[in-house]
Amino acid sequence: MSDKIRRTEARRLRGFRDLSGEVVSARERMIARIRSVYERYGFAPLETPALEYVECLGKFLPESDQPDAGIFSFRDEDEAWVALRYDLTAPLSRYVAMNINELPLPFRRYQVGPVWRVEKPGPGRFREFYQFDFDSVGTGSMLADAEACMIMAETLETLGIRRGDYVIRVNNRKVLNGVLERVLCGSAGAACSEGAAGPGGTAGAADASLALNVLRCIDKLDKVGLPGVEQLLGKGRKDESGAFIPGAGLPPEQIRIVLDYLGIRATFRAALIGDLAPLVEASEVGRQGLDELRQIDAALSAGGFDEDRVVFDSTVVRGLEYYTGPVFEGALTFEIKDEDGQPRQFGSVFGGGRYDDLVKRFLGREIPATGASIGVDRLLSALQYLRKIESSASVAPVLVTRLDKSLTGEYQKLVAELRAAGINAELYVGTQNIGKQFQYASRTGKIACIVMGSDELARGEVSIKDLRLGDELSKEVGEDRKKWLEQQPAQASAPRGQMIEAVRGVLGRYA
RNA sequence: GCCGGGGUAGCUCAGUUGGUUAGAGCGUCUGACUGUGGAUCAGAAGGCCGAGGGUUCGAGUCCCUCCUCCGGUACCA
Repeated sequence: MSDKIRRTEARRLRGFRDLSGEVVSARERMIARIRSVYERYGFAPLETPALEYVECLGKFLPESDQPDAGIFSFRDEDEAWVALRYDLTAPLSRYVAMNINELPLPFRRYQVGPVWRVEKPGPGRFREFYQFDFDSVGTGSMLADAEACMIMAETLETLGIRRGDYVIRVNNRKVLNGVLERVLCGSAGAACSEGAAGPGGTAGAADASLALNVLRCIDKLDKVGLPGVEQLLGKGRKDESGAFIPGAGLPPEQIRIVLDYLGIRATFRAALIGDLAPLVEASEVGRQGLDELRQIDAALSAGGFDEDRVVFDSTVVRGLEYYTGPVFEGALTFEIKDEDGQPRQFGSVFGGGRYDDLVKRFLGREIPATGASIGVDRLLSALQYLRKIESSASVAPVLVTRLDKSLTGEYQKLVAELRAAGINAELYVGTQNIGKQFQYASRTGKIACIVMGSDELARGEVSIKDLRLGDELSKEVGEDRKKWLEQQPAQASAPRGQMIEAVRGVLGRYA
């Protein structure tokens, strides 16, 4: 009955993952490629802690002592609220604020690492996931924003995603604010003067929340379509599950403004700017926003980044919190079929924008900044789908078997020789017989096995088995096992002195 | 967070109106084959039937609560 004692149940937190060696090395290769692009543009690495004081992350609810839901937090031994970072931008702002006097501006850094959010996990959505950011802090120049778009495009292409299979979409929050001004000025009871509305304006809290609400609706265009947005801006909308989502309650003429705005599409960046002008030119921020887009367009064009890579898109919103100017996202445009044959899109894998106010929270003065963040995990699954990242099965392609355990000393010499020649090699340290050792080699993705029994030793040779060839050939063996064993077509002998070349020969077949 | 649908062996699933000891395929392991991966054959292991409570003489099956996975929706830095 001692078996019945309560054992600890092995369980894992929801939304968290265990990653196999294969996935980890694929991710590392991907990160290395991304890093090479960031460094090509002169960004240098930075590392910050996983934990931050909650207020540095900007996550206190108004009037509340409790951290915002949505982040992992706890009180430390001094009763201070501490939380796991939920992105890499807030820690960067904190770092810049702490080191502003020593940092050469513009400060350009990249950072990769896990971030944590308490969200509902779904397919491709986790509570712990990797982001890989680059940012330029301390310049308000649109050159930095244009460059961010270029880097995003170049990164995706470096990862093997073809031009046309992705697109970088750019918008400007100032343009959106220009539109919002018009919408809010017309809203019921809002006394409105020039430039007064929208986030950052002097309008009341009610207007600010309404503005946010409108942005939220716009953000859902992808999902619900134009008619859906219209409903959401107005009375509300019933989705297919029957749930009713209350709307923003705008009157029809205000909704019209938003819909007109969303209807503006143009292939060419310059054309879109021209089409937007009549809608927002009455607004100061709106004009500013368009001017910024003009500068970005100029920089992109001069850099050779045309509309086949970077487009302007007035429907891009990118979250709600802290963006103050240009916003951009990189999306994969091709469709895939999932396991059930349903078409699916990877969608946005890269996102960013300008956040001129983030450092201000610490210093009181404005340090403009812009940057972007790549969703490492989602992009990795896209690359795996495209087979742009090889999941190499084994870190070491060669297994030195131990046919005769009494020869272990000799086997150790063989592996050492292989390693000295720069070939990753594993010595079988298990206890099972040779058949199991081959199985082990096969299952751990080895390419070649070295066999040296007393026969080979006497002849001064080693046998080298090509596992993949053997795998192929074994399909045709049928039931004549004896013959198969005698011939061993996938195996060859080499003088011991020539083992390295022989192994290289086998590995070369699959390089 | 809210609405809906699931959870039975490692995986995919079956399990009668509530009724003896819960099954299959695949996979795993062992052996035939102690110097060779596959195939074949023989055998074995593997289940708190998601968890807890309730109804009942009796629950994998019915009821409640929780956990968890899937779909939708909300939120998303």
